Amino acid sequence: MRMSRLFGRTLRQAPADAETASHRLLLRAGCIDQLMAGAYSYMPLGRRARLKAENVVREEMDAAGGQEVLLPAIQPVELWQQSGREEAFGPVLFHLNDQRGRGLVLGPTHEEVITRLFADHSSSYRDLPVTLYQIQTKFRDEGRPRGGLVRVREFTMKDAYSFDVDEDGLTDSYDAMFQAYRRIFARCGVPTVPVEADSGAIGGKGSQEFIFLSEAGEDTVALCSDCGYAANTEKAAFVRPPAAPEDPLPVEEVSTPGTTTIEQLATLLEVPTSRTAKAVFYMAGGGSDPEEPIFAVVRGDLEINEVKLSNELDGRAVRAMTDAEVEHFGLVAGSASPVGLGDRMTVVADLSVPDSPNLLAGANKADFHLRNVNLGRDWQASLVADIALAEDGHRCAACGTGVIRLHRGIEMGHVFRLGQIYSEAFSADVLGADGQPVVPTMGCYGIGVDRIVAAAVEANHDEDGISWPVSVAPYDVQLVALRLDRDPPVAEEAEALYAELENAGLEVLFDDRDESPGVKFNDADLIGLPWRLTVSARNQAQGAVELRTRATGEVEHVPRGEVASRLQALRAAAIEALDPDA
RNA sequence: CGGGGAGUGGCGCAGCCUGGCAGCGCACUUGACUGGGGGUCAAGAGGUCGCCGGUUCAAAUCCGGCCUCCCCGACCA
Repeated sequence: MRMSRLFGRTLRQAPADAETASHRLLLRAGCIDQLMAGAYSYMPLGRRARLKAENVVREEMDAAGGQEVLLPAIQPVELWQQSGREEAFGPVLFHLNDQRGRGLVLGPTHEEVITRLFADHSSSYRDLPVTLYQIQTKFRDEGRPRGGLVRVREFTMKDAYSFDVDEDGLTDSYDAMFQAYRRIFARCGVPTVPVEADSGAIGGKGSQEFIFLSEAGEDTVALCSDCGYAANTEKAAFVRPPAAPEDPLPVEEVSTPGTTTIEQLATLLEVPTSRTAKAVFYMAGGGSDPEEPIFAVVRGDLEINEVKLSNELDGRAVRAMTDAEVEHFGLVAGSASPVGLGDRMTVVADLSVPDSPNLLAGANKADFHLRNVNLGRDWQASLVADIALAEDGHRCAACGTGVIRLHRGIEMGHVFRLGQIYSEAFSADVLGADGQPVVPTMGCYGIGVDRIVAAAVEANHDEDGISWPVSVAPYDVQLVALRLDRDPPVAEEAEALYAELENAGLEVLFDDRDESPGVKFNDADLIGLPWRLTVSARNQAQGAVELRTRATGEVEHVPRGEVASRLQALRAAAIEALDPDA
């Protein structure tokens, strides 16, 4: 490609809206353009990078035995009612009507469609196992798109779905996908760590996320310093800091005027927050059932983890009570107490509570609290469970010795053991070897392709610009000819080299513009192709071409006749360096 | 949805407080010089000042409403 003809211009200054490195650099390099919140156009350079990422995904899916399909983005809403997920997705689901008034949705993911497709075309256990995948556009009306390509409303996703006759089969399919994911992200130059994850609205039993650690991310993961335990904080287990054992003391009312927060309470009465009980009120519901009030209790030094809480409540969605509801249920915010609540509502206590004697709790009347409150003696919990949020510095529950550190990260991929949720909902059973119907066990495996592009930049850039991994670089090499409009021999050589490199199978971006050397070099650094070749009178005098490696800044002078072979060798080595199994 | 910030040529910004010709840098066009790390000079093109309404002789500027975008949080397969 000749740069003089390339659509899209580089920007010296990034738009003020862009904050993360990948967003800024992709805009500056002319790779993407924002149309509205959460919707980006890919310009030629960006589109090539994404296509490269897509092809890496495709190669690994195929190598892992996947078969590619293409599925409709518009889908009948009935399909989503049948699985119960119209409700689960809620406002995130894009709805529309066709001209006959039929309700349609824009697919945010494709479990429903794929399961129906599978059911229509499979009838025997002999058809299994099978893993189908698609790489295509999905739509989610995200409340808050952010971070450039990190969270958008229209995005490209690879989704794979496996169908097996039993759990062992699923394990094999799942492991194959897990290994493929490891290879995909490594090959794309995006370091990831697999973490245990919550399965969320997609359902299922057990899932892992591939997280790229980055401050630009929106997920928080807990990593153990010692044992390798890694989990999303939505899920992360941890050892609660132990409380000193004490015999239960008599309950004692204490005046605490104007005190409504744990911090105020701890300060006023000069006790550590770990000697207090924190009460938080929720409404649990969703679906057609009426919402139910939930009284959650956690030790004052910890926070409620709403995802864990929701899971303990059979996956029902939880939301904070409104002030009106708090009043309606006779609770006193700031001095709420599980004592005296009886069985008026479901009380869920965190594991930290039974092990911590003589806690300071609310008195359920303003300006008063109770000392020496003990679970079991003074109040009862409907459920005692892990509903607390792991925090930096907590001890690891897996090894008992390591310390948990929290990191931000971008969720690059998510692999789920789905089970039979969808195969049952869509009657996707096949006939087993014994002549009896078998309900296939499913797995599903997603990758955000746009996120690969963003993360590849996030992980591979410097102050001058992008430094693309060869696997996703829009082109292999930027051929820079200096003063070619004034220097016919240079122009001639550059043209010849351009043709020669392309013939050798290299992808070349030829900077044939009449620009000053400074402009060309800076643009080359910004666009960030793995290698830069400079043809100039100076190099010509030596019979050589200057070859610079973007990532390292290393420069070598290659004899004119050896340029193509040298680049091919470097390219092969770079590809191999990214292969985790090479 | 809660909190905060911002909308003025393609990008970055000033002007607004105190109403009176819409400006600057970069980018763009033409020409000349120059040119191995965003060069110089000259001449140009390009803007319903987010939208609607109000106040006023006069609104980018003051007042009201709305829209959009960004950030933090909530939500998020």
